[in-house]
Amino acid sequence: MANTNYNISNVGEEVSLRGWVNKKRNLGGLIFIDLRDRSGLMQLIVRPENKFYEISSSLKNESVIKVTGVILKRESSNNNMPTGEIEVEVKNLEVLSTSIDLPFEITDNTTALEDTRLKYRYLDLRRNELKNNLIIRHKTTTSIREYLNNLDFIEMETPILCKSTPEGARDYLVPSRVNKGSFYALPQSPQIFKQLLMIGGFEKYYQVARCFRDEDLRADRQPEFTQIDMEMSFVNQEDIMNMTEGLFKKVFKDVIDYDIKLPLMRMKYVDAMEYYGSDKPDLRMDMKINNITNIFENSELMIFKNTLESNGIINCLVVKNAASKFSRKEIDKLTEYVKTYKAKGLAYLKFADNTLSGSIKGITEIEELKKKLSLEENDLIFIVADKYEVVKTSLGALRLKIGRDLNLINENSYKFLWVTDFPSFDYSEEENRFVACHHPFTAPNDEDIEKLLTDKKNCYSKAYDIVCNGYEAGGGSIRIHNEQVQEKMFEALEISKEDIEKKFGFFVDALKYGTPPHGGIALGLERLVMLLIKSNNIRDVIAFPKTASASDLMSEAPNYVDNKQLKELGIKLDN
RNA sequence: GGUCCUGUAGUGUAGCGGUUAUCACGUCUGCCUGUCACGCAGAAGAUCGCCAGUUCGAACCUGGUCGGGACCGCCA
Repeated sequence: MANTNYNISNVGEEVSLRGWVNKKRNLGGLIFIDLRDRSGLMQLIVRPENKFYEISSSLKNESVIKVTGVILKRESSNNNMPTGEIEVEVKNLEVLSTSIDLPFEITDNTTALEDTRLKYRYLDLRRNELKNNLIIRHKTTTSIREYLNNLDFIEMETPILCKSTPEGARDYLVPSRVNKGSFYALPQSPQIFKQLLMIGGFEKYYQVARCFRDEDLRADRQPEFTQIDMEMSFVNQEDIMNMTEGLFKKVFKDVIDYDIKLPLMRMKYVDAMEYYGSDKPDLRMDMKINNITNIFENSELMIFKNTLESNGIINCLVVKNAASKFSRKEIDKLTEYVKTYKAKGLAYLKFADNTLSGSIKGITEIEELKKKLSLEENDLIFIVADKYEVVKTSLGALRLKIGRDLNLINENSYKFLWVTDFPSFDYSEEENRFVACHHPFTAPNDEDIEKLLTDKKNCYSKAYDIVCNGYEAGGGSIRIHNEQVQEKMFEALEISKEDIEKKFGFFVDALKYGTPPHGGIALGLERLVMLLIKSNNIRDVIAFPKTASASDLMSEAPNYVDNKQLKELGIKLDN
């Protein structure tokens, strides 16, 4: 039985417990030991006359022991712990293993920095914080499995050793020994396989799927991560969104007892960009981006004039009652901040004491501006003039930064929404062509199919992301189930016939054998757990995570391998 | 690929051109019979990430390198 299964009602019972020595307090004549197991702590007491007194006094923290004893009511209870009213008087004690000195203290408020804790991750896992996070993760997957099983989904596994796909993220490659010179790729997602399962007739599939992407990391991005991957046949976009909403509702209820109100809000991609400068807007704050291009149509100000001449736009954020909250120096810092998003500068205006100050206080359009933005005393406005993408993304980022800096974000709320109607294509400056915004199997909106080759910029697709508090919690789409449309899509992406045949030939063939209309969604499990525990560090929800440079400080992976291994694989390093 | 921050006993920190390298926790020793952040007294423990340079003198300044973190690019 676990420590915390006992309480005051069990006084007098003889029990057998095992666990780690969390802390020992030797009062000279009396020894208290906090015994820790997964469930929590139980205080053990050893008196001087006890034959285990000597061995108890020499116990070191984190040794593993097994005791039997009798539950007593404490002489002085501790209301801060669940078992604080009782203790166990030791009758027998066996040391199962000992611990050497620890690299850091295993306490809830540890001071050890993350790199130290990552090196000894197995010790860090003993701390309540990390342990609880991972138990939340378990409860999350359990809740999801219950939900999907009840809806008649079938859990299936798809290969980890796959074929490299040309589109999308960089693949992790695995050399083949049997077929020297050729490589497997680890899956970025089970996308093609789950679609093939629909063609294979399973109708409703899910997988707790490990995925791999060889791209640079972020605070919310690891090279390997887990997706709750789902696919359904004979469904439309509404069906999948409804199914997903039910899933979120159940998970938030089961895991943290939070009630999500359905249905969730929906927003088209173009509106999310227009008003929030992001395809994953954080709606915990109201502030929106305002388009004030018209007001400055005839502006003599060079920055505005030049912007308008090159078809750019002028947008602003209004920060209510904040003019006195930002010094010139702080505004300079914000200017530097927006520059990381390619904005060339940040203009600002302050309305205080009935006068106007700021970098462009000389403008003549004040009255129109005041009227359009309903400006009031002590408001502060930030303006960016540039091309559309730069204006939106920089102001979108600035919006979030100001929200955090001024505490405008309600940390206790969850704001969900669907972002829908993503563009079918993004223009890639690097590759000088249009690439799939989502992935090349995403179905275009019906009215846009005919524009796939002629008007790529205005093609939108049956793709949807579920967004919560500024995180993309999941994304999916209705897939192309018609082989001609699929080929047209590949053509639009300028993938050569030869490449289509080589990379996707088997898939295009499969589409020809009676493909049900289908679609699906994948939820980022780590992002979901991060939301549930209110963390912004993905390493907090992974048992053995990697550092920002994709290495494991504990096992020191990746690492060099023997020449013998390389030779078997037919690989020669060029250094 | 780029920008910024960071590295000092086991852990976390102070020090920012000359110190016996600060403090706390932990560890060790002794004392202590109701603690739960137990208490008290004492002790040990640091090639200041690594290499080079500047300087009479470097933990401190400069350059490089290695490790950690955040962000931009990237992440269909």
